[in-house]
Amino acid sequence: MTVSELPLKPARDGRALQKGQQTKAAIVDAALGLATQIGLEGLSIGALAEVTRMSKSGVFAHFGSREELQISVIREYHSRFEQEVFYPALSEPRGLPRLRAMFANWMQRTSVEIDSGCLYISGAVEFDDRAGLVRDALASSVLTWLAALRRAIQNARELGHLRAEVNDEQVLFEIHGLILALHYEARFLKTPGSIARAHAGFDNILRRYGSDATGQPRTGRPHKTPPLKE
Amino acid sequence: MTVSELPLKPARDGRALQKGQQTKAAIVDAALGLATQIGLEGLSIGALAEVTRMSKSGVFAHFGSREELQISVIREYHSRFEQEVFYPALSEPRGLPRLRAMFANWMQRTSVEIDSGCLYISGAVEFDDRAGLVRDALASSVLTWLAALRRAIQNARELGHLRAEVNDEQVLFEIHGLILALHYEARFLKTPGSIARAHAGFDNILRRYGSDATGQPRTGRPHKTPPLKE
DNA sequence: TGCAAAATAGCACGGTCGTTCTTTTATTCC
DNA sequence: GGAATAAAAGAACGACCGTGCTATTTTGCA
Repeated sequence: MTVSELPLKPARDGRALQKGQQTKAAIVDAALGLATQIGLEGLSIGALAEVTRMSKSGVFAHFGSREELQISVIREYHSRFEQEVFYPALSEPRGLPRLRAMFANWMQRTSVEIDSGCLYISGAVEFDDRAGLVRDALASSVLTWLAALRRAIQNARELGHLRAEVNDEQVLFEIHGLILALHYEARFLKTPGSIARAHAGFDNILRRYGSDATGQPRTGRPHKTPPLKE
Repeated sequence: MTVSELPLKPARDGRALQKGQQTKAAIVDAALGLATQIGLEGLSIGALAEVTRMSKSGVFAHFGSREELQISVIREYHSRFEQEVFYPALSEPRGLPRLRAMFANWMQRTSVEIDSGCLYISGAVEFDDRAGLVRDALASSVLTWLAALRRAIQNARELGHLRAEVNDEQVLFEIHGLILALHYEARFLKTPGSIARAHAGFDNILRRYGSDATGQPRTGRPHKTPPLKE
């Protein structure tokens, strides 16, 4: 019943269907573009049909309900987020380097989303007091990412890159706050210098929780996280 | 033309109008309740009429447009925010005590808004890429508050309660992040312990930027900000 | 108490929404 | 190529939206 069970090869009678999945992917792609800008609630099938140059019913038939469309968009966003933020960081060694990479990638994506919008933030506001499958999909995606980040913090602590008495949840909370403040101040208030401030905030966290005074336990890097463009 | 210019005494011909303003205030009050829950965009005149047990046109006539209704709601929210968060802090001495009070009051209000919702946060997401009077009213309200907080930080620094080399904007950014993370994690994700984590984050900021090691320059208080219930 | 003006109600409009049903077109496999 | 099936279009639905217009009621002052 859900979108995820795509019979890639055989339909009920052994037929291979491809055109459908192809245009469906195109619809989801366009829907993701709309949803990040105007929100999941603002995403309408009519507007989506116009963008994809299809009929409303043609778009609708791929999902069966608006709710399923929204969930599909969330799944697509989640997949891209993983691809862009999480997986590349896995090539860094466990501990602080990987934690640094995860934050750097997250910052990089959030910086782009100053213009395009972030579904995890807008979705949280839209569905924070509304129960249902959309909210569940959204919360589960966010929690997955936060759990990954929490594991990275924990690893860094256990490897001695962060002080032993560090509270993983507290570090996670403060890092999350930096990203949220960046999004709020840069996207809504258009405060200049927000990106640098989020970076500085992360450095401050490492300085405070790091196992030496500079927060750079083994390498002698300058205290600006280097691999980021900004 | 705007709502703020209420002729308290005389109308054009010397008449004193009261009933209108009275019910208008009741409408705005109900609208604020709706808007904090479902957002300014979700606020509809029909639903508002139902709640106030009036006709749609009866409600509408008080504002002349939906936009003016939304702006009135923002003004009311701003007024209550000031009354609850800002003004009481002015009775504290300038510098760190006042800054502490401002954050404590802000935390107190945000803690309540875990259930009711925060217009400054939901509004920012809804209007972050939409121009217009509503966005302007929202941004100006938020900027007013952030400016007040910035002045408090500056005062604390100039009075020697914070280190001389402290960057006011950076402190403001990090405090803002704590509030945003609290709202996100407690209201959307329902993460337990978020309130304590925001408090701890503030203590950490004071410890880092404070003029002595404990971040409590003159008094010997325990490092949990005391006047808050939680 | 009566009269003017303000406050509210009633009704209708054009529009968009998500969804359903039916029909047409496009695709896939024999 | 033709038959079977998937994909897309078309049209209509009930519901809600903001807003304008015209009555009706309520209010406030003489």
